[in-house]
Amino acid sequence: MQIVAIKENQDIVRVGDNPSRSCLILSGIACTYKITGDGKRQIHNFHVPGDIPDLQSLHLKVLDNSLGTLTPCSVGFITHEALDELCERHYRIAKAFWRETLIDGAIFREWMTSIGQREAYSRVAHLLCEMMMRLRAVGLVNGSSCHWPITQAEIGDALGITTVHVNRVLKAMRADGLIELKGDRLNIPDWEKLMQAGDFDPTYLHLESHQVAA
Amino acid sequence: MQIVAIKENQDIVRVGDNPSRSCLILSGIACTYKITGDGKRQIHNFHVPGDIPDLQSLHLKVLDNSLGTLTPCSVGFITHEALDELCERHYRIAKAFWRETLIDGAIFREWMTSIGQREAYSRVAHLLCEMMMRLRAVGLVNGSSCHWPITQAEIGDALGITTVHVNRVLKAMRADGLIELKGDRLNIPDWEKLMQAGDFDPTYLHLESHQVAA
DNA sequence: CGAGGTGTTGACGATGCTCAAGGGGAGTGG
DNA sequence: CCACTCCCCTTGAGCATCGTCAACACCTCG
Repeated sequence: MQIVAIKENQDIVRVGDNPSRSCLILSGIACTYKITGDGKRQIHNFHVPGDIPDLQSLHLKVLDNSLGTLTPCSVGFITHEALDELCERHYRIAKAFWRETLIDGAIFREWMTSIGQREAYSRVAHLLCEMMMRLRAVGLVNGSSCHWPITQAEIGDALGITTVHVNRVLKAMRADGLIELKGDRLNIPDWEKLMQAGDFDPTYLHLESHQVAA
Repeated sequence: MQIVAIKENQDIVRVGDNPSRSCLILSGIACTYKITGDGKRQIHNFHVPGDIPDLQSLHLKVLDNSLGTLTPCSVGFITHEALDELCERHYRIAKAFWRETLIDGAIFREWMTSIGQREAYSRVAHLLCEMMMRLRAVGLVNGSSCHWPITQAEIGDALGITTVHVNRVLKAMRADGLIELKGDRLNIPDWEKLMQAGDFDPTYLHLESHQVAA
Protein backbone atom coordinates (compact mmCIF):
# COMPACT_ATOMS: atom_id res chain seq x y z
CA MET A 1 0.00 0.00 0.00
CA GLN A 2 1.34 3.36 -1.04
CA ILE A 3 0.74 6.07 1.54
CA VAL A 4 0.40 9.65 0.36
CA ALA A 5 -0.28 12.97 2.07
CA ILE A 6 -2.76 15.18 0.26
CA LYS A 7 -3.55 18.82 0.92
CA GLU A 8 -7.05 20.12 1.55
CA ASN A 9 -9.44 20.76 -1.30
CA GLN A 10 -7.61 18.53 -3.73
CA ASP A 11 -9.27 16.01 -6.00
CA ILE A 12 -8.01 12.46 -5.57
CA VAL A 13 -9.92 11.08 -8.55
CA ARG A 14 -12.37 12.74 -10.92
CA VAL A 15 -15.52 11.96 -12.92
CA GLY A 16 -14.58 10.04 -16.03
CA ASP A 17 -11.35 8.66 -14.63
CA ASN A 18 -10.53 5.03 -14.99
CA PRO A 19 -8.46 4.38 -11.89
CA SER A 20 -6.41 1.23 -11.35
CA ARG A 21 -6.43 1.57 -7.57
CA SER A 22 -8.68 2.55 -4.70
CA CYS A 23 -7.90 4.71 -1.74
CA LEU A 24 -8.24 4.17 1.99
CA ILE A 25 -8.60 7.29 4.12
CA LEU A 26 -6.10 7.09 6.98
CA SER A 27 -6.65 10.56 8.41
CA GLY A 28 -8.63 13.66 7.51
CA ILE A 29 -12.03 14.10 5.90
CA ALA A 30 -12.81 13.59 2.21
CA CYS A 31 -16.01 13.69 0.22
CA THR A 32 -17.43 12.29 -2.98
CA TYR A 33 -19.36 14.69 -5.13
CA LYS A 34 -20.75 15.47 -8.54
CA ILE A 35 -21.08 18.76 -10.43
CA THR A 36 -24.27 19.41 -12.40
CA GLY A 37 -24.44 20.96 -15.83
CA ASP A 38 -24.97 24.39 -14.37
CA GLY A 39 -22.11 24.14 -11.94
CA LYS A 40 -23.82 23.17 -8.71
CA ARG A 41 -22.12 20.64 -6.48
CA GLN A 42 -23.84 17.76 -4.74
CA ILE A 43 -21.77 16.09 -2.05
CA HIS A 44 -22.82 12.44 -1.74
CA ASN A 45 -20.99 11.48 1.40
CA PHE A 46 -18.34 12.63 3.82
CA HIS A 47 -15.59 10.09 4.34
CA VAL A 48 -13.87 9.51 7.63
CA PRO A 49 -10.72 7.50 8.42
CA GLY A 50 -11.26 3.83 7.67
CA ASP A 51 -13.47 4.48 4.66
CA ILE A 52 -12.59 3.43 1.11
CA PRO A 53 -14.55 6.08 -0.79
CA ASP A 54 -13.89 4.81 -4.30
CA LEU A 55 -14.01 1.09 -3.70
CA GLN A 56 -16.75 0.93 -6.29
CA SER A 57 -14.19 1.63 -9.02
CA LEU A 58 -12.96 -1.91 -8.50
CA HIS A 59 -15.92 -3.15 -10.55
CA LEU A 60 -17.28 -0.02 -12.26
CA LYS A 61 -14.61 0.98 -14.67
CA VAL A 62 -15.61 4.58 -15.38
CA LEU A 63 -15.95 6.84 -12.35
CA ASP A 64 -19.27 8.62 -12.25
CA ASN A 65 -18.31 10.90 -9.38
CA SER A 66 -15.31 12.76 -8.06
CA LEU A 67 -13.51 12.31 -4.78
CA GLY A 68 -11.74 15.17 -3.09
CA THR A 69 -10.28 16.10 0.28
CA LEU A 70 -11.87 18.65 2.59
CA THR A 71 -8.97 18.72 5.05
CA PRO A 72 -5.37 17.60 4.64
CA CYS A 73 -5.54 13.83 4.38
CA SER A 74 -3.30 10.86 4.57
CA VAL A 75 -4.50 8.16 2.21
CA GLY A 76 -3.32 4.68 1.27
CA PHE A 77 -3.64 3.48 -2.30
CA ILE A 78 -4.29 -0.18 -3.00
CA THR A 79 -4.19 -1.48 -6.55
CA HIS A 80 -7.29 -3.08 -7.98
CA GLU A 81 -5.14 -5.99 -8.99
CA ALA A 82 -4.21 -6.67 -5.38
CA LEU A 83 -7.77 -6.14 -4.17
CA ASP A 84 -9.20 -8.39 -6.82
CA GLU A 85 -6.76 -11.14 -6.10
CA LEU A 86 -7.46 -10.91 -2.39
CA CYS A 87 -11.19 -11.12 -3.00
CA GLU A 88 -10.85 -14.06 -5.32
CA ARG A 89 -8.73 -15.99 -2.88
CA HIS A 90 -10.71 -15.21 0.26
CA TYR A 91 -14.45 -14.98 -0.19
CA ARG A 92 -14.80 -13.68 3.35
CA ILE A 93 -12.74 -10.64 2.43
CA ALA A 94 -14.75 -10.10 -0.74
CA LYS A 95 -17.86 -10.16 1.41
CA ALA A 96 -16.42 -7.61 3.82
CA PHE A 97 -15.54 -5.20 1.00
CA TRP A 98 -18.84 -5.80 -0.71
CA ARG A 99 -20.58 -5.03 2.54
CA GLU A 100 -18.71 -1.72 2.78
CA THR A 101 -20.05 -0.66 -0.60
CA LEU A 102 -23.54 -1.73 0.45
CA ILE A 103 -23.35 0.49 3.52
CA ASP A 104 -22.35 3.37 1.26
CA GLY A 105 -25.51 2.65 -0.68
CA ALA A 106 -27.56 2.66 2.51
CA ILE A 107 -26.10 6.05 3.41
CA PHE A 108 -27.01 7.37 -0.05
CA ARG A 109 -30.58 6.21 0.45
CA GLU A 110 -30.83 7.93 3.78
CA TRP A 111 -29.37 11.17 2.44
CA MET A 112 -31.76 11.04 -0.49
CA THR A 113 -34.62 10.67 1.97
CA SER A 114 -33.37 13.60 3.98
CA ILE A 115 -32.89 15.86 0.99
CA GLY A 116 -36.15 14.88 -0.61
CA GLN A 117 -38.48 14.84 2.38
CA ARG A 118 -37.12 16.65 5.41
CA GLU A 119 -36.92 20.39 5.89
CA ALA A 120 -33.61 22.13 6.26
CA TYR A 121 -33.49 22.18 10.06
CA SER A 122 -34.09 18.47 10.24
CA ARG A 123 -31.59 17.73 7.47
CA VAL A 124 -28.80 19.49 9.31
CA ALA A 125 -29.65 17.75 12.57
CA HIS A 126 -29.69 14.40 10.77
CA LEU A 127 -26.30 14.99 9.18
CA LEU A 128 -24.77 15.95 12.51
CA CYS A 129 -26.16 12.79 14.10
CA GLU A 130 -24.76 10.60 11.35
CA MET A 131 -21.34 12.18 11.43
CA MET A 132 -21.13 11.98 15.21
CA MET A 133 -21.93 8.27 15.10
CA ARG A 134 -19.48 7.55 12.33
CA LEU A 135 -16.71 9.59 13.93
CA ARG A 136 -17.39 7.90 17.26
CA ALA A 137 -17.14 4.49 15.59
CA VAL A 138 -13.55 5.29 14.62
CA GLY A 139 -12.64 6.89 17.92
CA LEU A 140 -12.73 10.51 16.86
CA VAL A 141 -15.29 11.69 19.41
CA ASN A 142 -14.42 12.74 22.95
CA GLY A 143 -17.48 12.52 25.15
CA SER A 144 -20.02 14.60 23.31
CA SER A 145 -17.72 16.68 21.14
CA CYS A 146 -15.43 16.33 18.18
CA HIS A 147 -13.27 18.14 15.70
CA TRP A 148 -15.52 19.58 12.98
CA PRO A 149 -13.63 20.89 9.96
CA ILE A 150 -16.61 20.88 7.59
CA THR A 151 -17.63 24.36 6.42
CA GLN A 152 -21.15 25.66 6.10
CA ALA A 153 -20.78 25.75 2.32
CA GLU A 154 -19.92 22.05 2.38
CA ILE A 155 -22.87 21.24 4.60
CA GLY A 156 -25.05 23.13 2.15
CA ASP A 157 -23.73 21.21 -0.84
CA ALA A 158 -24.34 17.96 0.99
CA LEU A 159 -27.90 18.78 1.97
CA GLY A 160 -29.14 20.69 -1.05
CA ILE A 161 -29.46 24.05 0.70
CA THR A 162 -27.54 27.29 0.32
CA THR A 163 -24.75 28.45 2.58
CA VAL A 164 -26.85 31.36 3.75
CA HIS A 165 -29.63 29.07 4.81
CA VAL A 166 -27.27 26.63 6.54
CA ASN A 167 -26.05 29.58 8.56
CA ARG A 168 -29.55 30.53 9.61
CA VAL A 169 -30.41 26.96 10.54
CA LEU A 170 -27.27 26.58 12.65
CA LYS A 171 -28.13 29.80 14.39
CA ALA A 172 -31.56 28.44 15.22
CA MET A 173 -30.09 25.14 16.41
CA ARG A 174 -27.71 26.99 18.71
CA ALA A 175 -30.59 29.00 20.07
CA ASP A 176 -32.52 25.78 20.67
CA GLY A 177 -29.60 24.30 22.59
CA LEU A 178 -29.09 21.47 20.13
CA ILE A 179 -25.50 22.19 19.23
CA GLU A 180 -22.47 24.17 20.28
CA LEU A 181 -20.44 24.89 17.21
CA LYS A 182 -17.59 27.35 17.34
CA GLY A 183 -14.61 27.37 15.05
CA ASP A 184 -13.85 23.73 14.32
CA ARG A 185 -15.24 22.25 17.53
CA LEU A 186 -18.67 20.69 17.61
CA ASN A 187 -20.37 19.74 20.84
CA ILE A 188 -23.73 18.01 21.23
CA PRO A 189 -25.16 18.85 24.63
CA ASP A 190 -28.35 16.85 24.17
CA TRP A 191 -28.00 13.85 21.93
CA GLU A 192 -31.58 12.66 22.34
CA LYS A 193 -32.98 16.02 21.35
CA LEU A 194 -30.74 16.21 18.29
CA MET A 195 -31.74 12.72 17.18
CA GLN A 196 -35.36 13.67 17.51
CA ALA A 197 -34.91 16.90 15.56
CA GLY A 198 -33.15 14.98 12.81
CA ASP A 199 -35.60 12.06 12.71
CA PHE A 200 -32.47 9.97 13.10
CA ASP A 201 -32.43 6.19 13.29
CA PRO A 202 -28.93 4.73 12.97
CA THR A 203 -30.04 1.37 11.59
CA TYR A 204 -28.94 2.32 8.09
CA LEU A 205 -25.32 2.70 9.20
CA HIS A 206 -25.22 -1.03 9.98
CA LEU A 207 -22.70 -0.54 12.75
CA GLU A 208 -21.63 -3.51 14.79
CA SER A 209 -22.41 -3.25 18.49
CA HIS A 210 -18.77 -2.66 19.42
CA GLN A 211 -18.63 0.33 17.06
CA VAL A 212 -21.57 2.05 18.68
CA ALA A 213 -20.12 2.27 22.17
CA ALA A 214 -19.21 5.69 23.46
CA MET B 1 -36.16 -20.20 -7.72
CA GLN B 2 -39.68 -19.75 -6.45
CA ILE B 3 -41.82 -17.66 -8.78
CA VAL B 4 -44.66 -15.65 -7.30
CA ALA B 5 -47.24 -13.25 -8.69
CA ILE B 6 -47.80 -10.15 -6.58
CA LYS B 7 -50.57 -7.59 -6.89
CA GLU B 8 -49.94 -3.87 -7.25
CA ASN B 9 -49.13 -1.72 -4.23
CA GLN B 10 -48.01 -4.63 -2.10
CA ASP B 11 -44.91 -4.67 0.03
CA ILE B 12 -42.53 -7.51 -0.76
CA VAL B 13 -40.22 -6.81 2.18
CA ARG B 14 -40.28 -4.06 4.79
CA VAL B 15 -37.92 -1.92 6.86
CA GLY B 16 -36.60 -3.95 9.76
CA ASP B 17 -37.13 -7.30 8.09
CA ASN B 18 -34.41 -9.87 8.12
CA PRO B 19 -35.07 -11.74 4.89
CA SER B 20 -33.44 -15.03 3.99
CA ARG B 21 -33.89 -14.54 0.25
CA SER B 22 -33.72 -11.86 -2.42
CA CYS B 23 -36.12 -11.20 -5.22
CA LEU B 24 -35.66 -10.86 -8.95
CA ILE B 25 -38.23 -8.79 -10.80
CA LEU B 26 -39.49 -10.81 -13.77
CA SER B 27 -42.25 -8.47 -14.89
CA GLY B 28 -43.86 -5.28 -13.65
CA ILE B 29 -42.43 -2.27 -11.85
CA ALA B 30 -41.43 -2.16 -8.19
CA CYS B 31 -39.79 0.47 -6.05
CA THR B 32 -37.71 0.73 -2.92
CA TYR B 33 -38.67 3.41 -0.46
CA LYS B 34 -38.48 4.72 3.04
CA ILE B 35 -41.04 6.50 5.23
CA THR B 36 -39.87 9.40 7.38
CA GLY B 37 -40.96 10.04 10.95
CA ASP B 38 -43.71 12.35 9.82
CA GLY B 39 -45.07 9.97 7.23
CA LYS B 40 -43.53 11.22 4.02
CA ARG B 41 -42.34 8.67 1.50
CA GLN B 42 -39.07 8.85 -0.40
CA ILE B 43 -38.81 6.44 -3.30
CA HIS B 44 -35.16 5.54 -3.89
CA ASN B 45 -35.40 3.73 -7.16
CA PHE B 46 -37.86 2.23 -9.59
CA HIS B 47 -37.11 -1.36 -10.46
CA VAL B 48 -37.64 -2.86 -13.86
CA PRO B 49 -37.56 -6.53 -14.96
CA GLY B 50 -34.10 -7.97 -14.51
CA ASP B 51 -33.37 -5.99 -11.34
CA ILE B 52 -32.75 -7.57 -7.95
CA PRO B 53 -33.94 -4.72 -5.74
CA ASP B 54 -33.02 -6.20 -2.39
CA LEU B 55 -29.79 -7.94 -3.29
CA GLN B 56 -28.13 -5.89 -0.58
CA SER B 57 -29.92 -7.93 2.07
CA LEU B 58 -27.53 -10.75 1.20
CA HIS B 59 -24.87 -9.00 3.28
CA LEU B 60 -26.77 -6.39 5.31
CA LYS B 61 -28.87 -8.39 7.67
CA VAL B 62 -31.41 -5.76 8.70
CA LEU B 63 -33.33 -4.08 5.90
CA ASP B 64 -33.17 -0.31 6.10
CA ASN B 65 -35.76 0.24 3.38
CA SER B 66 -38.93 -1.30 2.09
CA LEU B 67 -39.64 -2.79 -1.30
CA GLY B 68 -43.07 -2.73 -2.85
CA THR B 69 -44.76 -3.23 -6.17
CA LEU B 70 -46.27 -0.39 -8.20
CA THR B 71 -47.92 -2.64 -10.76
CA PRO B 72 -48.76 -6.33 -10.61
CA CYS B 73 -45.42 -8.11 -10.68
CA SER B 74 -44.03 -11.51 -11.22
CA VAL B 75 -40.99 -12.05 -9.03
CA GLY B 76 -38.58 -14.88 -8.43
CA PHE B 77 -37.22 -15.51 -4.96
CA ILE B 78 -33.70 -16.86 -4.53
CA THR B 79 -32.48 -17.90 -1.11
CA HIS B 80 -29.44 -16.18 0.32
CA GLU B 81 -28.02 -19.57 0.99
CA ALA B 82 -28.08 -20.41 -2.71
CA LEU B 83 -26.75 -17.00 -3.70
CA ASP B 84 -23.95 -17.12 -1.19
CA GLU B 85 -22.88 -20.56 -2.22
CA LEU B 86 -22.90 -19.54 -5.87
CA CYS B 87 -20.78 -16.48 -5.11
CA GLU B 88 -18.32 -18.45 -3.04
CA ARG B 89 -17.86 -21.06 -5.74
CA HIS B 90 -17.67 -18.70 -8.70
CA TYR B 91 -15.95 -15.42 -8.08
CA ARG B 92 -17.07 -14.15 -11.48
CA ILE B 93 -20.67 -14.46 -10.41
CA ALA B 94 -19.95 -12.71 -7.12
CA LYS B 95 -18.41 -9.88 -9.13
CA ALA B 96 -21.43 -9.63 -11.37
CA PHE B 97 -23.83 -9.43 -8.41
CA TRP B 98 -21.55 -7.03 -6.59
CA ARG B 99 -21.48 -4.86 -9.68
CA GLU B 100 -25.29 -4.78 -9.75
CA THR B 101 -25.36 -3.39 -6.23
CA LEU B 102 -22.71 -0.83 -7.19
CA ILE B 103 -24.86 0.37 -10.08
CA ASP B 104 -27.74 0.78 -7.65
CA GLY B 105 -25.41 2.97 -5.62
CA ALA B 106 -24.54 5.01 -8.71
CA ILE B 107 -28.23 5.55 -9.37
CA PHE B 108 -28.74 6.70 -5.78
CA ARG B 109 -25.94 9.22 -6.20
CA GLU B 110 -27.46 10.59 -9.36
CA TRP B 111 -30.93 10.85 -7.83
CA MET B 112 -29.45 12.60 -4.81
CA THR B 113 -27.80 15.06 -7.14
CA SER B 114 -31.05 15.65 -8.97
CA ILE B 115 -33.10 16.12 -5.83
CA GLY B 116 -30.50 18.29 -4.16
CA GLN B 117 -29.44 20.52 -7.02
CA ARG B 118 -31.83 20.52 -9.95
CA GLU B 119 -35.15 22.29 -10.14
CA ALA B 120 -38.38 20.35 -10.50
CA TYR B 121 -38.65 20.61 -14.28
CA SER B 122 -35.17 19.26 -14.75
CA ARG B 123 -35.69 16.51 -12.18
CA VAL B 124 -38.70 15.16 -14.00
CA ALA B 125 -36.91 15.27 -17.35
CA HIS B 126 -33.95 13.47 -15.82
CA LEU B 127 -36.10 10.72 -14.36
CA LEU B 128 -37.86 10.17 -17.67
CA CYS B 129 -34.51 9.90 -19.45
CA GLU B 130 -33.23 7.36 -16.96
CA MET B 131 -36.32 5.22 -17.07
CA MET B 132 -36.44 5.26 -20.87
CA MET B 133 -32.83 4.06 -21.03
CA ARG B 134 -33.33 1.37 -18.45
CA LEU B 135 -36.55 0.15 -20.00
CA ARG B 136 -34.93 0.16 -23.41
CA ALA B 137 -32.05 -1.92 -22.05
CA VAL B 138 -34.52 -4.68 -21.18
CA GLY B 139 -36.52 -4.40 -24.39
CA LEU B 140 -39.52 -2.56 -23.01
CA VAL B 141 -39.36 0.44 -25.34
CA ASN B 142 -40.88 0.51 -28.83
CA GLY B 143 -39.24 3.21 -30.89
CA SER B 144 -39.62 6.31 -28.76
CA SER B 145 -42.47 5.20 -26.54
CA CYS B 146 -43.20 2.81 -23.74
CA HIS B 147 -45.72 1.65 -21.21
CA TRP B 148 -45.70 4.09 -18.28
CA PRO B 149 -47.64 2.87 -15.24
CA ILE B 150 -46.01 5.22 -12.74
CA THR B 151 -48.44 7.74 -11.25
CA GLN B 152 -47.76 11.41 -10.64
CA ALA B 153 -47.83 10.83 -6.88
CA GLU B 154 -45.08 8.23 -7.30
CA ILE B 155 -42.99 10.55 -9.45
CA GLY B 156 -43.39 13.17 -6.75
CA ASP B 157 -42.27 10.82 -4.00
CA ALA B 158 -39.26 9.84 -6.07
CA LEU B 159 -38.20 13.40 -6.80
CA GLY B 160 -39.07 15.17 -3.58
CA ILE B 161 -41.87 17.29 -5.01
CA THR B 162 -45.62 17.24 -4.45
CA THR B 163 -48.15 15.62 -6.74
CA VAL B 164 -49.63 18.98 -7.57
CA HIS B 165 -46.30 20.32 -8.68
CA VAL B 166 -45.49 17.19 -10.71
CA ASN B 167 -48.73 17.79 -12.54
CA ARG B 168 -47.82 21.37 -13.37
CA VAL B 169 -44.35 20.40 -14.52
CA LEU B 170 -45.72 17.68 -16.79
CA LYS B 171 -48.14 20.19 -18.23
CA ALA B 172 -45.26 22.53 -19.01
CA MET B 173 -43.23 19.71 -20.54
CA ARG B 174 -46.13 18.76 -22.78
CA ALA B 175 -46.46 22.39 -23.83
CA ASP B 176 -42.74 22.47 -24.60
CA GLY B 177 -43.04 19.38 -26.78
CA LEU B 178 -40.74 17.29 -24.59
CA ILE B 179 -43.16 14.51 -23.80
CA GLU B 180 -46.44 12.99 -24.83
CA LEU B 181 -47.96 11.35 -21.80
CA LYS B 182 -51.52 10.14 -21.87
CA GLY B 183 -52.95 7.39 -19.74
CA ASP B 184 -50.19 4.85 -19.34
CA ARG B 185 -48.35 5.57 -22.59
CA LEU B 186 -45.27 7.74 -22.65
CA ASN B 187 -43.73 9.00 -25.86
CA ILE B 188 -40.56 11.04 -26.21
CA PRO B 189 -40.73 13.00 -29.47
CA ASP B 190 -37.35 14.68 -29.04
CA TRP B 191 -34.84 12.66 -27.08
CA GLU B 192 -32.02 15.19 -27.40
CA LYS B 193 -34.15 18.00 -26.07
CA LEU B 194 -35.30 15.91 -23.11
CA MET B 195 -31.74 14.91 -22.25
CA GLN B 196 -30.73 18.55 -22.32
CA ALA B 197 -33.65 19.61 -20.14
CA GLY B 198 -32.76 16.91 -17.64
CA ASP B 199 -29.00 17.53 -17.69
CA PHE B 200 -28.83 13.80 -18.40
CA ASP B 201 -25.60 11.89 -18.91
CA PRO B 202 -26.12 8.11 -18.86
CA THR B 203 -22.61 7.26 -17.73
CA TYR B 204 -23.81 6.49 -14.21
CA LEU B 205 -26.03 3.66 -15.45
CA HIS B 206 -22.92 1.77 -16.54
CA LEU B 207 -24.76 0.08 -19.38
CA GLU B 208 -22.84 -2.18 -21.70
CA SER B 209 -22.85 -1.07 -25.31
CA HIS B 210 -25.25 -3.82 -26.38
CA GLN B 211 -27.76 -2.61 -23.76
CA VAL B 212 -27.83 0.92 -25.12
CA ALA B 213 -28.94 0.04 -28.65
CA ALA B 214 -32.41 1.15 -29.73
C1' DC C 1 -74.53 3.79 -9.95
C1' DG C 2 -71.55 4.92 -6.29
C1' DA C 3 -66.79 4.82 -4.70
C1' DG C 4 -62.14 5.50 -4.96
C1' DG C 5 -57.93 6.45 -7.31
C1' DT C 6 -55.78 9.57 -10.54
C1' DG C 7 -55.27 13.80 -12.98
C1' DT C 8 -56.14 18.92 -13.22
C1' DT C 9 -56.50 23.66 -11.87
C1' DG C 10 -56.80 27.97 -8.88
C1' DA C 11 -55.57 30.87 -4.93
C1' DC C 12 -52.63 31.70 -1.39
C1' DG C 13 -48.67 31.12 1.55
C1' DA C 14 -44.04 29.57 3.28
C1' DT C 15 -39.62 27.63 3.02
C1' DG C 16 -35.56 28.62 1.23
C1' DC C 17 -32.92 31.40 -2.61
C1' DT C 18 -30.64 35.62 -4.42
C1' DC C 19 -28.24 39.61 -3.87
C1' DA C 20 -25.70 42.46 -1.06
C1' DA C 21 -22.88 43.99 2.59
C1' DG C 22 -19.94 43.59 6.45
C1' DG C 23 -17.14 41.22 10.45
C1' DG C 24 -13.46 38.26 12.12
C1' DG C 25 -9.48 35.26 11.99
C1' DA C 26 -5.41 33.25 9.79
C1' DG C 27 -1.77 33.50 6.74
C1' DT C 28 1.47 36.38 3.80
C1' DG C 29 4.51 39.79 2.38
C1' DG C 30 6.51 44.34 2.56
C1' DC D 1 5.00 44.34 12.92
C1' DC D 2 1.47 45.82 10.45
C1' DA D 3 -1.27 46.18 6.34
C1' DC D 4 -3.55 43.24 3.14
C1' DT D 5 -5.96 39.45 1.35
C1' DC D 6 -8.72 35.57 1.44
C1' DC D 7 -11.86 32.50 3.37
C1' DC D 8 -15.48 31.73 6.30
C1' DC D 9 -19.27 33.27 8.96
C1' DT D 10 -23.22 36.42 9.63
C1' DT D 11 -27.24 39.24 8.71
C1' DG D 12 -30.93 41.90 6.12
C1' DA D 13 -34.38 42.66 2.37
C1' DG D 14 -36.91 41.07 -1.30
C1' DC D 15 -38.37 37.37 -4.14
C1' DA D 16 -39.44 32.69 -6.40
C1' DT D 17 -40.08 28.07 -6.48
C1' DC D 18 -42.77 25.01 -4.70
C1' DG D 19 -46.18 23.51 -0.96
C1' DT D 20 -50.95 23.59 1.03
C1' DC D 21 -55.71 23.52 0.65
C1' DA D 22 -59.61 22.94 -1.95
C1' DA D 23 -62.53 21.71 -5.62
C1' DC D 24 -63.77 19.14 -9.63
C1' DA D 25 -63.39 16.00 -13.91
C1' DC D 26 -62.49 11.45 -15.52
C1' DC D 27 -62.12 6.55 -15.44
C1' DT D 28 -62.37 1.92 -13.74
C1' DC D 29 -64.40 -1.38 -11.09
C1' DG D 30 -67.35 -3.63 -7.99
